[in-house]
Amino acid sequence: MSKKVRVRFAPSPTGPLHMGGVRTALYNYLFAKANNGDFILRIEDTDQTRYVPGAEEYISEALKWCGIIPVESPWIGGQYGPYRQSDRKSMYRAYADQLLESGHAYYAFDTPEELNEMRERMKAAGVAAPQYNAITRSTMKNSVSLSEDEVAKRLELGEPYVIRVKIPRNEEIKLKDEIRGWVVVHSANIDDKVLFKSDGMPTYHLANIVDDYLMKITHVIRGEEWLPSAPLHVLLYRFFGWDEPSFAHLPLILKPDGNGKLSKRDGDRLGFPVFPLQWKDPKTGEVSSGYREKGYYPEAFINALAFLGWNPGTEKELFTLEELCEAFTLERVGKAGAKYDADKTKWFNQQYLRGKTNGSLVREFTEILKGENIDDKGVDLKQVVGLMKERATFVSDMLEGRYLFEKPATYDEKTIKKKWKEQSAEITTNLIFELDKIEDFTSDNIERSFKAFLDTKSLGFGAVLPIYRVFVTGLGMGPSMFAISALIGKAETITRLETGLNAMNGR
RNA sequence: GGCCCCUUCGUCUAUCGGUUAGGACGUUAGGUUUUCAUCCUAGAAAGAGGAGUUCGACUCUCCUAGGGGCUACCA
Repeated sequence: MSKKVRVRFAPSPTGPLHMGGVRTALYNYLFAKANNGDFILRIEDTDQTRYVPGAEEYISEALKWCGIIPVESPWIGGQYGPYRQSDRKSMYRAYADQLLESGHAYYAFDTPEELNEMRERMKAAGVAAPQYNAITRSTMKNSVSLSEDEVAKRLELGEPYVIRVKIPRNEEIKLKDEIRGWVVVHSANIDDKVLFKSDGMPTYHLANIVDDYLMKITHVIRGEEWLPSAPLHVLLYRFFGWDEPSFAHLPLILKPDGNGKLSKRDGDRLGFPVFPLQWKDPKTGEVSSGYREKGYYPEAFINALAFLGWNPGTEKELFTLEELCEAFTLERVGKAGAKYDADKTKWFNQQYLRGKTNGSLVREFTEILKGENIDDKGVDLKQVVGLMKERATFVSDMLEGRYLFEKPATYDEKTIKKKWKEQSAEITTNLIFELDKIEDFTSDNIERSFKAFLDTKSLGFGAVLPIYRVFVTGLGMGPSMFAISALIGKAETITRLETGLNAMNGR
């Protein structure tokens, strides 16, 4: 029997988790579920200077909203904890030492200024991408170039140092990516990355390998931006003598317009959120919108995200999280970056909204009314929601029907201009008279009387209904006027028509 | 610049050598509707370019072009 599948999502708390990150988390989660495995959450906060307060909570809440629930995390715990790298700080040094001893790593004492000088020097000499590597390390201050005594002395004096990997000079490094197939990189193109920083923390490169090993991660599923450093990670596994996990590098989510990966700025620029939840930057106070606050359903968001780079190979498009868990395979993840289409996410939301029961829509709508300080005046919300449902993408769109609770404050100018004719006043007066005669003021009865009225007067719909609508709702469009009238009742309907008539008298 | 990855309708994608290249979003037209939305019907819309391999390439290989990522004591 093969090992139990264990995957991790490992964001760093440098700000709100953006939708690309959510998709990575989602694919990890789906892969775990599809393979009876574990999905774990690990916080990668090895860079203390980039720590943003609130980011961890944001990550946790965002995943929760999406239904992407880890079985182990900093908050849940687990047998492979701690799950925050800053809490694991003491564990990494031993591994760096192990590499030092086996000769796969070395001390480096170069100051940032010296590093810069080296890079400038190399550039001046025509090297486009200066590297700290097998060639340049002999010219730098490190335990490869310096004598043993010198190194010992510097260490003794407490001189700041980092520990770097010693990348072999001439070697082909092959790795098999589950999505891309074999990727081959020559070691000459990899530099001697810092593994252990002078502040006593490991870099991502060391920490992620050590943690994945210790946490028994079997599949590393992450964004394509990690592909260039994957060979380095493979080398590290070899140096430690550990079995490497499977790798899968996901294609990126690109900007809808132009090119480049979707970034924080794009959302506000293009009018859609890039974050699952709203985020307020603790430093600048700047607010970035979130899908949740915009009224998207998490199932719509997740469904849309899942289809950005993956498809089931069938024509089915609407998938619940559970269905995604069953259908998901890495084989069906595409290789190319996907431009984000905000319209399609809206469409998904509309689909899910329609699937909701009127009862649950009423609950949501009630909240929105409360937020807008609108009194429903005892109008049957179930009917309201039923009436507005087909024309809404978000529950908040149903606010269009606020005229069901409130008299219109203004009349749609375009409708008045186009439809208010000389005879309109008389027609409307007659209409009021007809409506008043209806005993049982139901939608069907109103419709019947209305049509009979048109017949006897030889009038078309267009001569009567638009004015009827604009006086009652203030708008030039909307659902059935008969249903609307029945909902607000005979008295209110007639009052509004009279008010409209009076308003037109004055002009 | 260097290294790596990628390339089918405007967008997301199906196709795993032989298809009228299919679907969805969007879009256009028509129908339904008092109107708008919904809904229904129909339409426009794609294999970056060039070489090969093959009886046959969207599919395999190479080159070119274009796009993307990486290139920190950041992840």
